[in-house]
Amino acid sequence: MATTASNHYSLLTSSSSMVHAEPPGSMQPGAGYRDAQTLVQADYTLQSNGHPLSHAHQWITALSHGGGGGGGGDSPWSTSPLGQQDIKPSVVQSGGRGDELQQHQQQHQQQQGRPPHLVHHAGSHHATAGAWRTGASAHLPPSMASSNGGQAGLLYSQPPGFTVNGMLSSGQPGLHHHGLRDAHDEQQQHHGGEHPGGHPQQHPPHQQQQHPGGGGGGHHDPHSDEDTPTSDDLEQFAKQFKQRRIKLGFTQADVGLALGTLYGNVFSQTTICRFEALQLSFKNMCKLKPLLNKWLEEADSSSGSPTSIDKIAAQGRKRKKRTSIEVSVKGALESHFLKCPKPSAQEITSLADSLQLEKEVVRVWFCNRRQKEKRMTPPGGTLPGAEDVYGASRDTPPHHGVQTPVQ
DNA sequence: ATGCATGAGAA
DNA sequence: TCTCATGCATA
Repeated sequence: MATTASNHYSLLTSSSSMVHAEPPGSMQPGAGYRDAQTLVQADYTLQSNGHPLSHAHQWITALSHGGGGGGGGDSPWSTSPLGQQDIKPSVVQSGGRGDELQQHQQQHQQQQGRPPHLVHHAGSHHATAGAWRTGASAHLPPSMASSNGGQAGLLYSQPPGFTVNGMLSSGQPGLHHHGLRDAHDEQQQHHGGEHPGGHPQQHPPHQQQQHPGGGGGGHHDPHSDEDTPTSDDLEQFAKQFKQRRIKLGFTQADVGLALGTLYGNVFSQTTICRFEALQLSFKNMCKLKPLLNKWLEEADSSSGSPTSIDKIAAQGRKRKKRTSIEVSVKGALESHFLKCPKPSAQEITSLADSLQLEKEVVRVWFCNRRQKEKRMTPPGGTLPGAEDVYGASRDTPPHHGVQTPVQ
């Protein structure tokens, strides 16, 4: 109830709600774009309250093409009203799909303000301890290795003139959307089954493949560049990355955009944030690391150049308004999740019905929930015991000098 | 920083 | 349909 659950999944492309013209490309970095969003959001907020405002359309249909091509820079998505679906700037997605080495959930739950009741007694699967970061021995699935190398390698070749400041080239990339995204069709072959046990990640009976050497140290060289990094490496890198990034004065969003201009893949602030927080899957971390590493090198080697950041707001996209699920409802969902992480369609339906939510919402909630369970990074910042395993004598200083105040 | 959402790919 | 990678919108 609280959420104006609207069941209009049908995409209505009625693009009549154009509240305002989009700011020209001369908006301020960050702030400007924020404002624009806010305006749009406000609109939705109204209807959220259950006002008879309009009715159905809660999708953002604000497309602005006015001058878009010119000033906007590279707009990743085409803003065609109908028929056209959003095109994502994703470039290399077909790399190592088939071989997922998902490390699995771990026993502790999230951090935030979640009730401490996290016990999944679902005997079917769910290994209790399986955080990749707490893992133990490194086992590198061949496919992954190749994937990594492959992806990184076949990352579009970048024109040799780009610099880190490429991210600032506002106005430059406006010609083509996805910049130099290479249209590689050939996908690498993936072979499934790289797991020690050779089980698919779908519903593994037990997963306990950890990575870094926790107790015994099984690491090798801290190369962490091309080789598959250990989770420990990743953790270190992420930490360092964040530090340097901040020192250099870049925000997570900046980095995301820079990667796009530089290497072809644009990433959002969210992704960078998750990377730094180690909230991605091991595989995903491995994929992003090389990119971020390069950026870091470039960035700090050419520090001093002026940086003009330009952000492009979502220029046109129809996305369902985010449903906010009430706490009480969330609690109910969680309870069910504990009992059954993978409810059947039927169950979802009835659950949705009892909770008065759309089926889709419930389904998605479960999907997201599962994902969350899979990664799990120490919320509070440190996973108690995660690092201690090494020598048990790890005194982590509460703070190092350079702790910046968030961005 | 994180919740809910979308979409491609694999089962 | 689920998983997985990612991101808009939000708290």
